[in-house]
Amino acid sequence: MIAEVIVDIAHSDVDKIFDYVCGENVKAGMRVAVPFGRSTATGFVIRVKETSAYPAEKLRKIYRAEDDVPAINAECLSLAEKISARYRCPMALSLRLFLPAEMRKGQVSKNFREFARLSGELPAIDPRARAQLSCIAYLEEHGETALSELREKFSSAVNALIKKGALTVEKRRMMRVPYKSMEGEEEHHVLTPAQQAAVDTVRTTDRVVSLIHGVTGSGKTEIYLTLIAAALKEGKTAIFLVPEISLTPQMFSKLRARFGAEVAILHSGLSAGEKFDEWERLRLGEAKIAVGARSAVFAPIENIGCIVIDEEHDGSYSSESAPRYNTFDIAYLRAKYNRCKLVLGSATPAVETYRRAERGEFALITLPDRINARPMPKVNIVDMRREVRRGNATPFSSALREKLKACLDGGNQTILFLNRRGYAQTVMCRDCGNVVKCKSCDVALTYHSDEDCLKCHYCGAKYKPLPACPVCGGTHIHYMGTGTQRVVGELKKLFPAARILRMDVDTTSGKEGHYKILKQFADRKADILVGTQMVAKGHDFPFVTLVGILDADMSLHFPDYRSGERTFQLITQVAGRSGRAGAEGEVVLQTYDPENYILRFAADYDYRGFYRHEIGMREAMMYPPFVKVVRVMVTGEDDKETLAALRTVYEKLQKIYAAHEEDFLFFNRMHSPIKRIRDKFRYQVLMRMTENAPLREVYAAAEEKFKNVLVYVEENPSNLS
DNA sequence: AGCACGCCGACT
DNA sequence: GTCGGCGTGCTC
Repeated sequence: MIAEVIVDIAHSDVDKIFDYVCGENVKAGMRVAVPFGRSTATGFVIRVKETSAYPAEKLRKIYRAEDDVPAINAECLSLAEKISARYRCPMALSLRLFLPAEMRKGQVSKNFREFARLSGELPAIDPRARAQLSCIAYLEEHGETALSELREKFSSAVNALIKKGALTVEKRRMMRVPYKSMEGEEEHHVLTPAQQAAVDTVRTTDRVVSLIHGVTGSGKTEIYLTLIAAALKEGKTAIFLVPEISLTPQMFSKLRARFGAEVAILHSGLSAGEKFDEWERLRLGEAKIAVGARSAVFAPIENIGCIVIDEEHDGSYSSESAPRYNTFDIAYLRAKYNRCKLVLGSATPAVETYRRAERGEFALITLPDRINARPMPKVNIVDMRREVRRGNATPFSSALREKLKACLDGGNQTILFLNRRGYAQTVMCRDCGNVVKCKSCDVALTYHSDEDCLKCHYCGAKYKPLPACPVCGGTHIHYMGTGTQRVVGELKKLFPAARILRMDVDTTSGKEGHYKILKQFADRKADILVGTQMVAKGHDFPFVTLVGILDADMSLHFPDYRSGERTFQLITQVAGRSGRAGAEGEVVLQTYDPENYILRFAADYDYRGFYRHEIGMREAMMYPPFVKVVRVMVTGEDDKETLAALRTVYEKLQKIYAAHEEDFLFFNRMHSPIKRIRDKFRYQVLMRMTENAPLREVYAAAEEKFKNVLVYVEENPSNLS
């Protein structure tokens, strides 16, 4: 037999099929070890065939199969081909998506455990061998038992019995099941009429995709779980995708309680072994539901009955490295292949998604009410310009201060949200205006008071704060802008007795970092939680009655067509943290632009109003979803080489542009907004184009290889730095 | 990705 | 004269 093999080397030179002679045991989708040039490579078998067009004398033999069951099923093999074609990446890269990363490099091991049971025929045992007799008696009573447990109880008698053939020992694969202790009580699930109607719509619509637009607390999760349970009941499998940040222990226990061992959790917090075993349980059909962040869309399962993407608008669903796939696109392909439904859910759908639903491409399900019929917390917009005029230089308006005090006095909790970490955003010399920047990036440094250092938020480099300006020697160093650390400092001054927790990338190191902080807060070990957008998602805090949004303007004035959308989403999310169970909640939204329509719609929880306004603006300005923003990035360590590469790529792109000028609304090359990150210079060709523009040709133009320069294409990139 | 082959500069 | 720089090309 001949195996068509893609070697697991991500390089365009070897991105083609190599034929190898193989045995009958080799099947499509298996990983194999093959001789490759003078060395050995791993490869993926794409197809098995009878004959090869390659000269027979040059064909070599596969060394061995690495799997006994194919690692990649037929659907996933064809999906990998589509991904490579769509995103123009080597097959090796798209195939890797379907395996746990740990499986390729750091050897993951299978765990085995030995079990002993009584053999059919018992030989005569010396009546003086009391341990042996009691061991047999134990097995007669308890049946099959782990060998290690028997050895503990009956020590050497066990070996003696094995030697006599009295015991049969069997080695069995043991799966490491993470969060096993979380199997809780299964609650009784009764759907509200609205939830039931949503479930019915998803199941009966002729559309593949349904969008559930449901306000915070409208019970979307219960709808997902019901749909997943229905798929299982039909003997099918399911994929449940959530943003990485939502994979909380609470979420796991909920799933475990409902579905037990049928759930496999694919989470970055798991150990390599656990992740591998969860993946294996899916591949072998032991588990039927794959839960995880975006990479779980590649779960090794067949016969999918339902795919769910929760918090559909979340940015983490787009891959940031090659292949830059979009989770929705992959999920849609899988849904089509499996003829199953794809469900998107969000309280604040992406404008593009909502438009597709509104136009009838997706079924649209709206859940306007919260399950407990509690109103959404009232949002008070506070004009910070007035505060400044009144001489208030602190990050807190007087309204927020009063409400904070009342909240603390009432024994309730507060969340303060601020999208800047560190102490002060920029460090500027007042004598010459010099702003201290990172050596490797074109980025201003942020002062961190707890470590007394300047940090680069792009590469993580740390610097000692200088007593004098390195440019002019001036000593009037000014720390501008407020970060989470400064807010905590100011809070301590205002409320010395309050217990304050800070949550941002600096305090959530380690895999479990942010769960620890969230748990402390949930357990009421603190009164105030100060944090960046991390605090916006995840947990329910029943005792939070006040949420303060300190700098709503920050994300609003981000130079990006999506800044309004993101601000709306952020405010809605953070506001939703207030007033969950007990008392009614309140939100204070501080801004220097109180008339801004985004903030107004957010304060009124008016998604439709926001959407109408936003879509009108996007159409007028010709931004997505009416056009596609495409960026070709050119980066390299040497400025001249990078610039030369940019020119070459630009010239090619220009030819495409010249031939299809009517399909382009914008076409230009420039420095990236951040000129250098991690020692790499960044140039870009920015384009806005219609659906008719030849996107494939753009990808082709960006395919050229340069020695020290990397070129890649991004579609509707989520950040334009 | 590796690794060999191959053609030009500074050394024992 | 040789050792070795890394540009180019190949791997079923």
